[in-house]
Amino acid sequence: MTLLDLKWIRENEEEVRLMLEHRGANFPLDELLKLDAVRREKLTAVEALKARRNDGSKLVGSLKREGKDASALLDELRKLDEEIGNLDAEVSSIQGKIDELLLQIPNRVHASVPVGRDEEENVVVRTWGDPPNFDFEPKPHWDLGTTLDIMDFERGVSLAQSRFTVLKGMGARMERALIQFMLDLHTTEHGYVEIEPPFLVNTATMRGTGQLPKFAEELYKCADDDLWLIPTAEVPLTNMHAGEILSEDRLPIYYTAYTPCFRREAGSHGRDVRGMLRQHQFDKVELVKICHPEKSYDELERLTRNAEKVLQLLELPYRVICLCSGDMGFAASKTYDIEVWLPSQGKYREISSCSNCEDFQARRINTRFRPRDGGRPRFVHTLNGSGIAIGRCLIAVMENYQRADGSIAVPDALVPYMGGIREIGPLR
RNA sequence: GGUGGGGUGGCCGAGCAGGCUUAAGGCACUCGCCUGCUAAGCGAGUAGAGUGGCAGAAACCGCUCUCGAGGGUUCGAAUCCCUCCCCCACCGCCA
Repeated sequence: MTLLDLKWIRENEEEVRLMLEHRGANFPLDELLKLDAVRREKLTAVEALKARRNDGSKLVGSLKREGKDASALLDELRKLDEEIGNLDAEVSSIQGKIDELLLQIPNRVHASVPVGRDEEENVVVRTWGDPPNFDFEPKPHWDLGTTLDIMDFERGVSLAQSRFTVLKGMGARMERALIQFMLDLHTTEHGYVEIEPPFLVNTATMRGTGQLPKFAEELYKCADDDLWLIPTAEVPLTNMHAGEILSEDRLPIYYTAYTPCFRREAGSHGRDVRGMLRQHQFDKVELVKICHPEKSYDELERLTRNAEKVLQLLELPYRVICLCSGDMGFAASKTYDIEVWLPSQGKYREISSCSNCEDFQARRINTRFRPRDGGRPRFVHTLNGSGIAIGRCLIAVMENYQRADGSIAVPDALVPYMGGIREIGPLR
């Protein structure tokens, strides 16, 4: 990992302080700055000694070649070596502490983000469609799914745990149809390249997008291998060009992928326990962009619209909100959440989250581009968004398209993907 | 899992009995010269990161580090030793 961001922090101390305050984050900035000062002081000292050693070593070489005695010089160099060893150890110990701290500092907040403490202060940006009017009491998806025998919550639990669900028959079919529908839309209409990434990634990859080290308790880890189950396809997609210097002509890069996502939901005990709104395993189609730093906020608007398009084509009412500074994720500089209408709850629930991470992840994974006019490589900006969460979309379709008799109409856009089936009724 | 061969700059590829290598040479690219145009030819240049010189930025100059990763030996490591990762070939196992 590069430490360029440290230089920026050093030079923009007050901005960092303000950001931490707006996020409500607890971070020992003074300690970091002090460590940085000490590190640079020691580094300068040890580098001067190394320069002397290098000169001396060369001299030894030429003395020996001429057959002269070099023992006095060798004694001196041996002493130098010891000093260097000690100082080096100090520097790397300080460096280790700095690296640890740097991994825990959240991303900067974009100027357009509302300052606020928690989700109460998020701002509604726009609303699309109208919640349907039912002349009967709309049922929650778990009732619909159980009655139609397309969702089996009990067997999900018996096979695995709570927060696992078995989809069956037309339920499984619609899950698959939604995946196909969304991938087709994003690849053919929106210009994304379809990727099928690994569903397990190593620690370095997990660290690159910011899941580690702070959020290890949210992840499933393999006991015998350095592998973690991905909590979102954002992780493998954003890491695709880790360590690379791309030519500017390759930007922007758009990737989309369908993957299952695995989350321990460690901090969510008791929330959304019924139904399949909050699962340990869920399907998602993800959108990722890797782009030029000056274009990233335009790209964020477009990416959000790309996700919204899914709901528009499915004719599901939704709204877009802009998260306030205190409610944003660790890696994001700006985030729009898309919330879909759920009739059984009478409210909007998150179905997509679209973020611009600016260069936060790019620094961690070291993805840069070489500017067209030459010059030093610069960090790219990375963006990600759900395009969209499949399980929650299935729920939204079921609840919004339910009829009085408990059957479910298939949205027109989905009919071709359902083999022409227009409604899901009770199994005969 | 076993055996053997590898991992060097944007790419190819030498170096691997430790010190005249500040990583040879080639390709590609950039600039200049030459030239009706193009090609060829000639000349020069072309990695990244950290840090210092400046109050700061750019430019420039210096130093340190980087030859898959991390340790070790040594005054000195691309070169020797150890561990790990990855690639290739064959064998075993396997959807």
